[in-house]
Amino acid sequence: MSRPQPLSGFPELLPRQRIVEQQVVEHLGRVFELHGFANIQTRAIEPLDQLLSKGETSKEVYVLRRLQADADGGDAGLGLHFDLTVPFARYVLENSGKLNFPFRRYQIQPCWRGERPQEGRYREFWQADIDVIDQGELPAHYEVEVALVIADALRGLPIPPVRMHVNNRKLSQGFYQGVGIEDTEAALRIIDKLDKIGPDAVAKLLVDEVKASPEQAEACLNLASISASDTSFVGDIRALGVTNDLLEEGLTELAAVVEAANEAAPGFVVADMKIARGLDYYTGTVYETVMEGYESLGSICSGGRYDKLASDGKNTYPGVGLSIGISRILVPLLQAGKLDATREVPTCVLVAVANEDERSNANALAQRLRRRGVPTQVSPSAAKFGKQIKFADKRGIPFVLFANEEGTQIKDIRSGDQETIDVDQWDPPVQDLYARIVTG
RNA sequence: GUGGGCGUAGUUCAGCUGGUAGAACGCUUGGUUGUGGUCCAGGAGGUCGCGGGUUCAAGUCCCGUCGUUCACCCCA
Repeated sequence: MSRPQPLSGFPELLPRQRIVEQQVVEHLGRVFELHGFANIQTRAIEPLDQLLSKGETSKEVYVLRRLQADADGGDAGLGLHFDLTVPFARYVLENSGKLNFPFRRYQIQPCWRGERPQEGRYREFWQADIDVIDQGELPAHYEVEVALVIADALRGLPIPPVRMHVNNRKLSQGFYQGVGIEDTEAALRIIDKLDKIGPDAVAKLLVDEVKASPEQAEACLNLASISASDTSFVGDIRALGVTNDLLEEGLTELAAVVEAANEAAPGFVVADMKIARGLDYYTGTVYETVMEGYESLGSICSGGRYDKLASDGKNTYPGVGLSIGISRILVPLLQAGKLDATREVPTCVLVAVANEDERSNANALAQRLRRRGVPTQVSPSAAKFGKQIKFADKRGIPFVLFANEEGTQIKDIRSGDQETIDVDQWDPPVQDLYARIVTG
């Protein structure tokens, strides 16, 4: 067993798959920047106490320790970040004096969680995260805006259709208060399991764990069953006859998000009262996004509003943001062959070498193409031309350039067409200049 | 962490109730005297995950171990 085995949960891509990932990341960054989000990077590690205070997920934090650290000496208490929101909140507090608010940023980096891997769940994975964070108060319209940025970003990708399910925690918790349930946080976590375990099991959990009466449990399930792609859910919820101030606040906020989103990106957002989110720092709007045909992956893009995540005691910095699970989307699609690249190298032209004495001429030709922006490489050996063409073919390089006393000829190896060209004039068709993503 | 499936060639897999290892694809050489892909003929490549046990004999049965995968948990 001398050949290394892959490490479960740490996916590594082959060159042609990486080309797909690279272009997806570039696309996302471009869209985020079109919407005025600035890019930042944060370090891979955070102090453990920072990570551990933010909910259940933190139990899966990878801890960092120097090999040389003495056995008895306490380690520094560092861990790899498990998302990009918590590091961002820390970054905002640390740099609050140097940032201008409202601050909008995007971040595309790997995250680590020590969970058992599964399809769409990895121990090292990439997230693309956008957030808007303000000082003191965060206007509600940002809850619409971040959703629309994501709509723009995801709809521009060659992936199956996606739909964003939105809820508001005030709405749910206000409703639970209104029916007389005390531990509304716990009720939320239980309702979040509805899709997985079904209504009967949820009702039982509500009765057992938050001491709900069967009637209260049924009211919660009635609420959770409501969903709509327009603001009609408001009427449906009012019809349940529960009154509560927090509920009203949530209704107003959610209605605003759904209405504005429908106007700007019809069909993208649906109000769904069973969305709750496991992370406990969310305080208002919460989002989950599913990809058509890949519902079993769970949410491929989630987030929400957090009013108290970033606070230094004096100032609080409420924010709202969403994270796209790049690995969760891409790795399954790549493995299923639904996404691929047109070639596995950036090279557009391979310059053939007739014999080794001609190599410097071939290098010079290649350099002339490169100067004009055409990715070019020179054949590794002066093998038979058939072999050199095969070299290009196996990598998906579309063109081979031949040179002799009479001039230079370019061959499109897909069609077999070959023509005499001037290397200082010739351009490949735009679609062949760079590798492209193709869907299968 | 708990429970189930699976580890055989580069890859995907076959190998019956135990009898000293097979296919397809890929790779490679030639047919093709410097232009690939098709076709034809040849070739290389495996300590059957690892360790132990049962047996005259183990890829096959048993135990352990490691890896992997699925479900639970949780989430991107």
